[in-house]
Amino acid sequence: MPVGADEEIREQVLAAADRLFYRRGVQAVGMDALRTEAGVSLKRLYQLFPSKEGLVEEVLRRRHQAWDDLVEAALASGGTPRDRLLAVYDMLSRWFDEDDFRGCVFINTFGELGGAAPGIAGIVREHKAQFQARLAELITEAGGPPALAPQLAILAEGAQTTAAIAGTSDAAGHARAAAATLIDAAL
Amino acid sequence: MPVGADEEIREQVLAAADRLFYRRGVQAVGMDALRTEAGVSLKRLYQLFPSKEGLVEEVLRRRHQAWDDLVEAALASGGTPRDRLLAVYDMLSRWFDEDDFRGCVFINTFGELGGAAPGIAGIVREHKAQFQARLAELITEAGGPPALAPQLAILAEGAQTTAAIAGTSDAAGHARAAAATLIDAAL
DNA sequence: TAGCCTAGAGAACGTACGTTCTCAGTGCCA
DNA sequence: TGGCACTGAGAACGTACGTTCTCTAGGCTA
Repeated sequence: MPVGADEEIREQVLAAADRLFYRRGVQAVGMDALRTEAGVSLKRLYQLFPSKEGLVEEVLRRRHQAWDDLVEAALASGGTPRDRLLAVYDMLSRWFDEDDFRGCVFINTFGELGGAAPGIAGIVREHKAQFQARLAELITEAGGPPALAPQLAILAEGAQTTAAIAGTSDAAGHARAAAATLIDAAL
Repeated sequence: MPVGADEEIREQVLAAADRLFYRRGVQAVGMDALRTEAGVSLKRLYQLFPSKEGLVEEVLRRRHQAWDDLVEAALASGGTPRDRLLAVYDMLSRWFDEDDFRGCVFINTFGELGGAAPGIAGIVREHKAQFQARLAELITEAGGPPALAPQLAILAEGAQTTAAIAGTSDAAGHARAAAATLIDAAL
């Protein structure tokens, strides 16, 4: 077996799992469907991910990283702190417009499994806490009040669920406008 | 069989289903567990609800009514339109503090089944649209701008998911403060 | 009392799950 | 070349699902 093939197959499996879990939910996707989508034998699959729950956790960790990258890219855009914070909602808008958008995988997975899987609930909680903490960091740097961070975070969460359920990306614009009002009132 | 017993048993089943689905999610609750919780024979259960999906839809309709009642009670509180709108977030705070709070059953169910069950997705979409329309009604009466309604709705949605995931009721207060700022800027 | 309708309890059905095991095939080193 | 370690494909396992069916018991009408 070529060196690095394990990593490659891991990535294939994780990408397939991400795709299927996001589209259909976790429990609706069997390990067999997953092995078909990933094009990997069941044996190999279980070698790499000893349990489905572990695989779900790994998918969430991967999504956490991707989300972080998107947020950092938005916050790294030039301009005032106000502009940089609002860029987060522009990023959301672009995401909501993607064809396969179906809400926040963390919120969805928490709703489905959070009541019974403490490990997954913990990962979701951590993910949301880190996002809010990152907002707080920038707001503090800009001299804003600590209370602004949770308010902006709540707008982002609400926009994600609203856009998913409504099936439109309008919520991003509404959240952006609300965020602008809140920032202007606080900074 | 006494007259009205069907209604009574229906109510028992719906209450049990609501309890179990909310706590554990839909797919994690089998019809057998449900029949045990409701204290009803499987035959009777399927007489009243020919399929699990139908039962889920009925549970959501019941929750929609209960939510409507809570919202109307909040909006019926005295005072200015500002006070009445903010009373919604006070209602949320009391809800989040309940022991068994585990988020919004509509958001949770949409995340779990929305991708594969269009009927359920439709009920959830309708529920959220009606809430936002009700806010818009009051805002229009008060002479506020139409854009305020989706903003306040997004705050409410975000507060529900944030409170569920964080496991605290803080989000209600943050959403309330943000709503107050938005209302003051708009009215 | 005899016969019938309905009820509850739960066995049974077909399917599909997560996970493990079997087995024939393949490349590798002695 | 022969034996070994490992592979992919998928059968098999035990369980649990949603749904239907069977069976026994009991109350109603005649």
